[in-house]
Amino acid sequence: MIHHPQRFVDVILPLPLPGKFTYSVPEEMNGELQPGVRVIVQFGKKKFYSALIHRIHNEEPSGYEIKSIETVLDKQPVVHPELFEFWEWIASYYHCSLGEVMKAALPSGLKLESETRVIFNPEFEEDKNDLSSRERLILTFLRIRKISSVSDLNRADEKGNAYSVIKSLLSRGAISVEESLRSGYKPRTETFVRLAEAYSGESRLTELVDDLSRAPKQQELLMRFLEYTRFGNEEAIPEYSKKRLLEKVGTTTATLNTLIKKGVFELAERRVDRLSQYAGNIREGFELSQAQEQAYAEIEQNLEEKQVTLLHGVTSSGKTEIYIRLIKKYIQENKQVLYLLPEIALTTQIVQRLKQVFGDKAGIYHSRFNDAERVEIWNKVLNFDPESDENQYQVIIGARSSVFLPYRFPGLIIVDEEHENSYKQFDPAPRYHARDAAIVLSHLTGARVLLGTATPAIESYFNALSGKYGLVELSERFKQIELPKILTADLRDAYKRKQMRGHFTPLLFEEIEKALEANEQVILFQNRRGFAPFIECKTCGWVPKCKHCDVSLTYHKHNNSLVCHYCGYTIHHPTNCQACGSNEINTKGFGTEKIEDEVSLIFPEARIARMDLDTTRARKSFEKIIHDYDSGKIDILIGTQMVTKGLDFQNVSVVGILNADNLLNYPDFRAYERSYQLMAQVSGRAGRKYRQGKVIIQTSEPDHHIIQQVIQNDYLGMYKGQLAERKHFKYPPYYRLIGLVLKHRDKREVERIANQLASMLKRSFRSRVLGPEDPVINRIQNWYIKQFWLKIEREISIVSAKKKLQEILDEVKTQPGNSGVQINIDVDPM
DNA sequence: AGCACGCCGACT
DNA sequence: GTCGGCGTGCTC
Repeated sequence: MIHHPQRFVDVILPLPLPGKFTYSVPEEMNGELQPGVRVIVQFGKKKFYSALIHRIHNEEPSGYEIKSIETVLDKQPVVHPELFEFWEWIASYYHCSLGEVMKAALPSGLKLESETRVIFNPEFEEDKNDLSSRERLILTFLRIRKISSVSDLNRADEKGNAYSVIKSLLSRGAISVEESLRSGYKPRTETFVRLAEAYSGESRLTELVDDLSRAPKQQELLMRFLEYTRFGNEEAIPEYSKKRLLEKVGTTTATLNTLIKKGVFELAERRVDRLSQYAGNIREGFELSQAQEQAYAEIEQNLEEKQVTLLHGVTSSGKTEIYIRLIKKYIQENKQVLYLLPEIALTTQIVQRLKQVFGDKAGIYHSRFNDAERVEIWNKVLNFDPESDENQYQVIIGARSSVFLPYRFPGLIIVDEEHENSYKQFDPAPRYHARDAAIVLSHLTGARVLLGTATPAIESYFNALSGKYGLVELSERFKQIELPKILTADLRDAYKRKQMRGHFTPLLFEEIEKALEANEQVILFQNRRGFAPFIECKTCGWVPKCKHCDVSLTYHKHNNSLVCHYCGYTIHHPTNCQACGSNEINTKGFGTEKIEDEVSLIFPEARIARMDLDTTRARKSFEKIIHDYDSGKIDILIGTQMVTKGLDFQNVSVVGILNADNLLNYPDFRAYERSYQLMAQVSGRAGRKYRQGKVIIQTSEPDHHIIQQVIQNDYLGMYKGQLAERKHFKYPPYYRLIGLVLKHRDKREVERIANQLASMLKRSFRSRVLGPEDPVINRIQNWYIKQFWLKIEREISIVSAKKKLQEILDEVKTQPGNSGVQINIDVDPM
């Protein structure tokens, strides 16, 4: 084979910069490179980044001095080149750089930006005269610091660029570099205990046990070991985890070590897969109901005919069983399957369920996993080989960012709870929607997409009804569970008649009481955390506000503090009004904490738990609350929208929505759609086998059409009503929406620049421009904010519209005096 | 994004 | 006279 010279590479840098950068290939790397391989390059005077090779070529660029690649990090690509097409789509559709997509796609373990860490090797024996003065200087610096960034070393170096020094120290083994994952990442190992060869026979062991009669600790350890390894039994296992053995027996390492010294036990290091710790028994065999069977058959047919299929199945209709059956089918066809879930639902029962069914074939990809684990998953997905059964993932259960994993043979992507807005990424670009990205990925790879939900997003249902997506309806609940009976409780009326007990109407109160008496469980939903959204001086009306944001501070009773939910700014609850000195300060409105407080007073016998951002911040707390509730240790669960996400409880007879008005009155064109989804989803948590659940919606507008539609389970009615509104007010799905957000530290400046931008935008986009306007919160962390909306007809080329928009933004940004402004583009904002 | 370069104000 | 503020422009 003729060796084509590899002279130049275009690389993607993990930076928000447009375009690619070209580097030259040193002679010794010629032939080693492939697209998708990571290399370390210098960019600018100081910084080193790990970049990704996008293209290899021989076209020498002109007009600038070219730098060359420093190091090659991989032998094999970490990203297969076909994936770049997907990245390019994300970058162009969501208006960001390829580097930003790279940042979102790669687990940080593979990114190692310029935070390249250099580590001192304590075992290195310095040969006095072998090192140059620069090398000695750097090594001394590292000996003290143990670990350091490249930029710190550059600062320590006399020439200000330590790279060559680092390289030579590295080759001598004096230091290691953490980013080259090969050296930094260690597979996890565990120590196992097993019997030494000499003692493997039964008679020898009996003798030993007798010998140990004067060493009861050792004897016990040995006996317990034999018990746990089922010695002599057919299912005997040869070894047992050291850690677990010691834990269970309650003895120290010393006892074990004595037995090892006596030659009874041996230790063995085993590499354990961090990720297969969940692997339980593979549970097979469940039957689909007739309705499920039919839905399954329809889905199969739709998947053959259409790229995307929407499964609209009421809550508790048993969608998971259908997914499992489908996943099995794709596994048999040697394809990979991605099962997308909203982030929060990944910690619920559903994941364990899937893990039980698919065992080691399934991996979970999740932001709470650490880097090493994520890199491991990345590699397992990348190395999936349909011909092999070993050490690889065929099914990925993951949140938003798992659309970026390097699937080679994707067959099916399931987007569960497809209406969930947490599929849309907000803050760092790319501001992508995982559902929409998944659909594009499927077009590029030939995979199919199944969207599933009880309350489809208007856009998705629109696409289904128009024939663009396949549609499968599943309107029957699983087993004998009936849809809950939904009742309203008139808040205005109850307040007028002075019948309220705290925030409970008589109806909700009675239903909770009945449920508790019958030993059934209750869920209370209030979409606000904290005790009270604000406090107010009774005399002068003063309301404490955040120092950095334009919001009132939320009162949290448990630590008597006022907290800003946008920036975290916290102060003590004042004893006096800071404006007039009065000591009468009232709390206003209510959040989950207050409900918890009231419930504990009104139902002192009930065991209660609260589930919101404040109670679930710790690692496993979400799981713990769910587990406690599921196992009946809790009677009443109070929560924010968290309680709506993918939870599946057996004994809930009452669901209370404490205030539906909060939801309905939110100023956003999706407020009604969201209210419907939220109420329908919480309601869906109610219902038990053989007995109908009840939902009580407290509202001051019981006749509100959205509430009526929730009561009648009239998704279609909600859909039609909202669709008409969307058409009339020029919103999706009829129009494309692009949001622009301007931020500046100076209020005047952001206004000035926003006005300037407005006139430029209107020149091109005319009446399609809405704004500038103040967002609901117009200052966050001392950034003043203005926003625009662009409503663009579906028929207009989105590509040229975005190009024009980019031109305008570039012009505004480069105008003198405008450098302090930050402009974010949000395509298809939620 | 970072970082260097460069042009203006208040200091040893 | 210089130190350092941040506004501007460039990075293969």
